[in-house]
Amino acid sequence: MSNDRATQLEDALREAGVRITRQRAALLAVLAACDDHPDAAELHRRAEAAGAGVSLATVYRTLTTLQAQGVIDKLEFQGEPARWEPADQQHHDHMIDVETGQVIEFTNDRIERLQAEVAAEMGYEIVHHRLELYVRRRTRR
Amino acid sequence: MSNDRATQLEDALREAGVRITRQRAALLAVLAACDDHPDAAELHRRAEAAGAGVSLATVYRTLTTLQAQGVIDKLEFQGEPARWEPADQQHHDHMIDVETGQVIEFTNDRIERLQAEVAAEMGYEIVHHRLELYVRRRTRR
DNA sequence: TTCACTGCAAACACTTTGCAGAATA
DNA sequence: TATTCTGCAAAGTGTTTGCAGTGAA
Repeated sequence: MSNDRATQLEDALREAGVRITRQRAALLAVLAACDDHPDAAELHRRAEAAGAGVSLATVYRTLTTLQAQGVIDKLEFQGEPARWEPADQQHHDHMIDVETGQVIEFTNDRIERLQAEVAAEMGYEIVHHRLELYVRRRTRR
Repeated sequence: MSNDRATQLEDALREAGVRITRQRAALLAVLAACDDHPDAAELHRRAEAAGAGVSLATVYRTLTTLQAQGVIDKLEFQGEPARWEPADQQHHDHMIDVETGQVIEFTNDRIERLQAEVAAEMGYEIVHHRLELYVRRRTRR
């Protein structure tokens, strides 16, 4: 029988020359359990809560490493500390509810296409982009 | 004869209860002369170069004040210190050439409209948004 | 048995702030 | 004259790093 998802990921990382230490395994577990977009301090808190014993410096170093391996993506919203999300999903952009701080993911192919067109028209190709809608719940009129 | 643009702006600020000090006048002049997107340190440098004698702390405080007055906008690109631009222009988004760091402004009504639609579909209205295309000059194939 | 990784604490980059004196309106 | 503003230096926040020791492979 084959490995589970987490083990597969660890194997892949090992193959890339990344050592799976106790701390990294703990952080991978914390990240896998996320359905939100935590920052480094929050990930550190969750790892501690799970009894992991990881220093904050290691959290930062691990996040950088995992990003370099394409395992997670870094989100930098306005003035906040950087947040992180698993990278294995399909591309999407973010809406941030300015009242609650909640982050909602969305995609829109037409917007994506238009972005590429705009860039192309000016002689550029897009390396990556960032689209954030800072929104408020609509009030009935 | 009417005041020039700069003086009009100063009057408007004064009316809003903002005192026009030597330092603020100097910074307003530096900002008016900008056709790029400088950060606080760069604005400080330019003010110094103009012989203004302004402390960096005052540059930061002034930028905050001018932003609150709607005179300038704050731009926060990836990992860089915040940059600033005059707010009196029409809305636009930014392309950042990842090779040169150059910032190019652009607008696209269709993208704007689609953003509003996406938000509306999910029951939100947009407070503000941020669209940045990190691009590279197109190589001929 | 290597060599990547870790914790610690110090350093870092950018920005904000408390205070006492200076300057605007 | 009443505040608002300024400079200075110190503090703050989020993040990175040097070093000596630890542990994965």
